[in-house]
Amino acid sequence: MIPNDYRSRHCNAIRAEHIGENVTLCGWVNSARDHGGVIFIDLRDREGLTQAVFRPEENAELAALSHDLRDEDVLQIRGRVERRLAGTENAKLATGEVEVVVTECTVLNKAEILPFQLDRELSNEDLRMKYRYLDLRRERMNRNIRQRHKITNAARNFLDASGFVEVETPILSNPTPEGARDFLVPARLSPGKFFALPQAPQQYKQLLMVAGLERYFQIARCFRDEDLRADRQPEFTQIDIEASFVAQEDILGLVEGLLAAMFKAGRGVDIPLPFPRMTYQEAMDRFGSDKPDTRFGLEITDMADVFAASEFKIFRSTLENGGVVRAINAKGFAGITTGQMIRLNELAIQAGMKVKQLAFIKVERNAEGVLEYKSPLWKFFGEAEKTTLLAKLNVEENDIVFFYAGTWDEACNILGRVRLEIAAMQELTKGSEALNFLWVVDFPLLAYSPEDQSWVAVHHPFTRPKAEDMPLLDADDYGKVRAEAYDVVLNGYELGGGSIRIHESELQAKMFSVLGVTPEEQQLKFSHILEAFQFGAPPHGGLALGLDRIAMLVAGETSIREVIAFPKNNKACDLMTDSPTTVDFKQLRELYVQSTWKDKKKDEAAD
RNA sequence: GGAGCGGUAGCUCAGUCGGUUAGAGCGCCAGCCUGUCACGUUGGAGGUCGCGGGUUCGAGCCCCGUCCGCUCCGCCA
Repeated sequence: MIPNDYRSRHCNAIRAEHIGENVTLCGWVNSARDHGGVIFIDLRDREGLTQAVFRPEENAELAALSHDLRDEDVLQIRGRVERRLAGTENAKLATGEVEVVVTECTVLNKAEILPFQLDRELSNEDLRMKYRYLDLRRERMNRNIRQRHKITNAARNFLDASGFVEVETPILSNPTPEGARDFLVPARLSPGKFFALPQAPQQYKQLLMVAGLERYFQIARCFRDEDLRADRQPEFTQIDIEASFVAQEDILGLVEGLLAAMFKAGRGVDIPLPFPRMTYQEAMDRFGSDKPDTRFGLEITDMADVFAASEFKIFRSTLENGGVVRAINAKGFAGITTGQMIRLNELAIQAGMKVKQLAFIKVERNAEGVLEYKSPLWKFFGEAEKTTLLAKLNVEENDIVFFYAGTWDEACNILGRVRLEIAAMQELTKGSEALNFLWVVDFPLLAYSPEDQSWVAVHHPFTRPKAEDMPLLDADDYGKVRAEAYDVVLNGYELGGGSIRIHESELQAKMFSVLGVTPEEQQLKFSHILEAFQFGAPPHGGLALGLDRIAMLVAGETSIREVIAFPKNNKACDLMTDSPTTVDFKQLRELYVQSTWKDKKKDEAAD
């Protein structure tokens, strides 16, 4: 801290070496302990606490005045640093060896009683958000926000040192053809037209590569008008990166170094490099998710070889018809409660399970000390397949095995979800400090959308197909084409993703065609990028990291709201400023905008 | 759009089977207290049990509706 006329030191800087020094401190009354005679005030500023003591025998007038000090009053005190009386030191405080004997005290501002106590956790989210500035005054929030700064700063420094140039791209830009819903901004000077807030600076950063910048980054605010979650806000921050003359390997290495720097700065830990890698196919097969949480096992096991010739018709016929039979062994979870079982089945049904309950085998020892296999399907299995399945799944006493038979997609989705729920029920990650980073690579380029009756980009339309899969693309075998795309995952959270891009105009046009974008539409919406690619676009690729999620995981929080100063609630509202809000008709008229929204209740009342 | 959980004092929560005047801790107010640090101590104030309707002799508790918050699904290239 730089001393000024307000203060000479901050409240956490007073130590035994300052005994005898006259200091001036500013801050808030953290607590006041009035003993009738002597009065103690813990004065708090951003950095910490110092005990200030008012003694009647030193200054009766001042001591009398100090009786009226209340929590969160803002003070400036002057005084003499003294060693605390023997036996009254406070080991819990960094400044606990000393105290400031106050000789002068100015109340810079009195505080009303706060709507909540800052030194206690509160669960009332409305109240926290309404008084967010007080919520942020709490130690935990203050720490989170400052930790976020450290992380961001580390990222900037790392990228700068790696030769990356920070460039700001427009906030007022065009709607995104595919992807999330856009926030729209009416363009007054172009009546009837609209800007959109960027979902990501994707096209701009590619054009910066065409511009020859070679290495770009941006701490970029992005906007998506979709429903919120604990890890999703309508406006969020990405560390957006793009580089020219690079292959996937270069980006992966760069991002590993970047994340290591961020976690070092934020949490002081050294992340082991390089991160493990897994193909999309393997992630789906083993974990039923493209962002697997590898902090626990509960892996999905393929049972095709066990049941290929089974007498149990349902399993055999599923396999014969090209489906899969897969299982999860939940070790030691045979004691699952009825409620938990119901919950799992509801979840599986929601995830697309066609039957009413998951098939299972529960292994428990009965009163006679004999192992029992409680299961609705045990009796259908042959002796040989019983033996192989128990061995394959390493089934032991107190285990419960869940089965699913169906399509590969269903099995991944359902068992992936069941896996996470069982882990939650068993509290497998409780108290864990593990940071399981993981690259998921070789994503599919395209996925068929039955809803749209067309192929859609799994990542985005600018993603490069793998060179060795180009023949598949040319043969219109779209579902099998893999992309030069990659995601970085931490403990089951997608931290970011990216790809090597298409830099050839023809290939980009072909990609648009596959996605059902007509040549006319391509000219209308993408002529700038198709044209740019004709003027010497270098090979390039990049990635974007979700800064909010990273800050959340560094801070050990479970919601990105805890690391965003002024977040939105579930309904995308800010309860502090009461935003969004209605606007005057006049303001709308200037923009040639009219709302068609009608209040249902008011309508009914009018009828 | 759907599902789940929650809403009781300023805050955090308890409230049994539907039954007397709805409780506790913290905070707040007042008194006492010269070494505390979650100070102590004595006393006090503070309630539209989210809102509306219903069942009942009687509802914080049961039913219906609705609002708000959180979590999840859908959605999020």
